[in-house]
This record gives sequence, C-alpha cells and structure tokens, in this order.
Amino acid sequence: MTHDREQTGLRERKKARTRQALVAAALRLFAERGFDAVTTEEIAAEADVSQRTLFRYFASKEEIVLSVHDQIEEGFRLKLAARPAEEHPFTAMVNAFADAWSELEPADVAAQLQVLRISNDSSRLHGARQERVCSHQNRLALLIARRAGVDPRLDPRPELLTAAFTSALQVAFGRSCRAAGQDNLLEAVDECLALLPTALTADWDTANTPAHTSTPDADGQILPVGG
Amino acid sequence: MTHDREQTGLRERKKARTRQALVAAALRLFAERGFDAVTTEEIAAEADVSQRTLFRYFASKEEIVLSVHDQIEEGFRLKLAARPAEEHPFTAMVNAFADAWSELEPADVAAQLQVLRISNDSSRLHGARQERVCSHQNRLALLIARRAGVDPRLDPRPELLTAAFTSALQVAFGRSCRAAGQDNLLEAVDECLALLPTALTADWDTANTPAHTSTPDADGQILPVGG
DNA sequence: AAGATTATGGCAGCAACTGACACTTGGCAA
DNA sequence: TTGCCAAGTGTCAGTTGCTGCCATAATCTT
Repeated sequence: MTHDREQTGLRERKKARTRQALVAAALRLFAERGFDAVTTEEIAAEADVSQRTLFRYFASKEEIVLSVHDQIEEGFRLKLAARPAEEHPFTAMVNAFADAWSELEPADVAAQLQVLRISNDSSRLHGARQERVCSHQNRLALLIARRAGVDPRLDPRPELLTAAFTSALQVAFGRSCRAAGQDNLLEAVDECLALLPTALTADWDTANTPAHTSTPDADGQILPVGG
Repeated sequence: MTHDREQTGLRERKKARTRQALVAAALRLFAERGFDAVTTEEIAAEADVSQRTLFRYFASKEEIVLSVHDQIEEGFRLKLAARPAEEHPFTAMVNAFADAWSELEPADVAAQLQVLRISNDSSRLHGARQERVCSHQNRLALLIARRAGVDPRLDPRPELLTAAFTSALQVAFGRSCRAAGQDNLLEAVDECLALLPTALTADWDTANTPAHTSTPDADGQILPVGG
C-alpha cells in the first residue's frame, strides 16, 4: 500500500487515480447534499470522467460508497483468519475487529465513519449496505466453521454467532451515529459487544442493569475487548 | 378479515381488490421468471391496470413483495405487545413469533414462504427486505424497552436483544430456504432460537455440540418454544 | 514506429419512477 | 333521481440509474 509506483504501469496508476477521484467526489457530494440528491452525472463530472466511465468502475451508484465499506470488511476477515486458533470464536471476532480498525490510517477511519453517516441518509443505500453486511456475515460464518471444525451446513451455530456479532456491530454503529459525539464508535462497539451475551441470557428486566445505565455520563470503557 | 362487505363502500372494496390483484400477479410472475426479469408494466397489465396506477398503490417494485412481508411483521409486533409482562423479553419474542405464525391461514403461510424464496433471487429485493427487517427490529426494540422499563437511548440491550433475535430468524429463514424440504421453516426457527444463547457463550468449538449435529436427520423439535 | 490491447466517450435505449392534466367513477345530498 | 364533489384512473412527458454498441484515443508491446 505504500510504494507500488515502480511495480505498476502508467495505465494502472491512472485507473487507480480515477477510481479514487470518483470515490472522493461521491463521498463529498453525498455528505453535502445527501445520497439521493446527487446524480451519477454530477459525480462523473466532478471526477472529470463521463457517466459511462463511472459505471465501468462501479456497478451502481451505491457501489461507490460500498466499495469503501468493503475495504474494512475484507480487512476484518483477514485479521480473523490470522487470530490464534485457541481463541473462542466470539473472542476472535472481537479481537479481529479491533485489529482491523487499529491498522486503518486516520483518513480511512474518517471515510468509514462518513460512509456510516451517509448510509443512514438514504433507505436505498442502507438496504444495499445491509445486503453487503449479509454476504460478509456469510463468509464470516464459513471462517468460523472451519476454525471450529464443524460443518456449517449441519451446525447452524457459526451462522448464528456471526449473525449475532454482526448485528451487534450494526447496533453499535447506529447508536454511535445517532449520538452527538463523533469519535465514540469504538466505545459503542466495546459496550455492545460486551453486553450482547448478557442481553440474551440474564434476567435484565429486573435488577442487574449494567453499571453505566444508571450513570449515563460514565466515559470509561465498560469492558476492554482488544487483545 | 372475514365479512367486512357491508361495512365498506364499493370504492374501498374495488381498491382492495386491485391491490390484491397486483400482489397476486407480481408474486406469480416473480416466482415464474425471477424478480429482475419482470417489469412493472407486465405486472400492471396482468392486473388490468396501468403502470401509473401500480405506482399509486406501491411506492416501488420491491414494495409489492414487501407489503406481504409487512403483514407478518406487524402481526408479530401485535402479538408481542399482547404477551404477559412477566415473560422474559427473549421468551416473549419467541412466543410472539409462534403466535403470529399460528394464526396465519394456509394461503398466507404459502405467500410468506414464497416471499422468502423470491427475496433470495434478487440482490436488490434482498437489500430492500433487509432494510425492512431493520426498521422492524427498531420498533421491536422500543416495545422491549417499554416492557422492561428501561430507556432505549441509554441502555443498548433492547436493541441488542432484538437484533440478535431478528438475525437468528434470518439465519433460520435462509437455512430453511436452502434446504431441500419445504415445510421445515418452523423447525429451523425453533432450532436456531434454541441454539442462539449457547452459540454466544458456551465453548462450542470443543465438545458440547448440539445433539442433532451428529444426527442430521432427527425430525423432532429440538426445543419446544410455544407457550 | 506499427500493431495489439485497453480505456474512454457519445449515443441510443430500457426500466423504474414521478408530476401534470384530463377523464371517469363512486359517494352523497338536495 | 339528479347533480355535484371527491377520489381513482389513464395518458403522456420527463428524470434518473444503468447498459450495449461503436468509434476514438491512450497505453503497452515488439
């Protein structure tokens, strides 16, 4: 990712630059006016290419945004595959998530957050993103099944675990976007992943509410999850 | 639902009939040729209305299919609100699901299954459905929060619980559709909902695999969920 | 430098929608 | 019953996402 200048030819460099320009233009315009209020022709004009070229780089308007989202999902799967096999599947996913985000550069982090914000703007885009998350989750399930040595077609638990994990992440993303603060995403994720197992099992409608529920302005981490 | 003939006027009856004809035509055509291969004009022609009229009844092509899906989600929320307050939130949702499906007529059950099958056919439709599921899950979270007496903006557990529950349902739906048999949906749901809590917590990568994992052709219910 | 490969642009066209307008139909009261 | 008003419908034009086709221009190879 650092110096592939001499490896690739001019053609590939140009393509990468065009693609990058399209993504940058799209994200900026979407953030300014919202996903639905920006046409593909405007994005293409902003990146100094024709609309036809835009659709040669991205299969759809949503794809431009989702391509950014794909980066971190792919990184997450790579990190998961690299986690030691002794770890519990859930722990491995929690740590893989932290690994993937920790190696992002600040600009990439900002792009990811912007994608989350933009996704909440349009129901069309949100649906497309959900579908991506779904197929990502399916690939996660295969990784988990292989790691645990079970047949994913007989045992539903890999799918169930990854589905619960992924949806907890979505909850954290949603809450983080809804909150006024901007850089609380990691904390929201930590909190949600820590609460997920107990939310299912414990009798939380009676007494043992989590500590911060009664003290909403606690700013410390609820439970450290990183490795 | 049985005899509202004398309550409503001719105008409303006509509207209901048109709407029903559109849904029936769409489902049939989609099942025959796939969601993407059917145009809205064809659906309109099949229901003897103009394309413009179709879009006065449904906001989008996906909406025609999703309107069927909405019925059961709405029924589910009604049943959940009717469950006794003493039940654990998770148990209440499991029972509400069974309640909602048990009161469906056979034709409605068939329609729901067809919707699931059609949804897997098109990525666009699948994304739209996921988005519906998402907003449904948000409303579920509000119901659960009220039932448990917690503030959903401070306590993420209602969202987490409903997200995990909903995604477990999706897993069950997907597995049921992928399976060769046709009427195993309820069993798949029972199995997934029963396995969900343990999939998160227990060390299932070592020993305690569920009973039917080694005996895939067990046909009994894994765990009764009804009330 | 010439030829092969590949990226790009322009254009026509399809399908999902939408707004505007005219027309028909059902509901309701004089 | 008659007549008026509201509501449903069809037609048409137009926008937008997206694709196939072909000509052109840029890059790579030899």
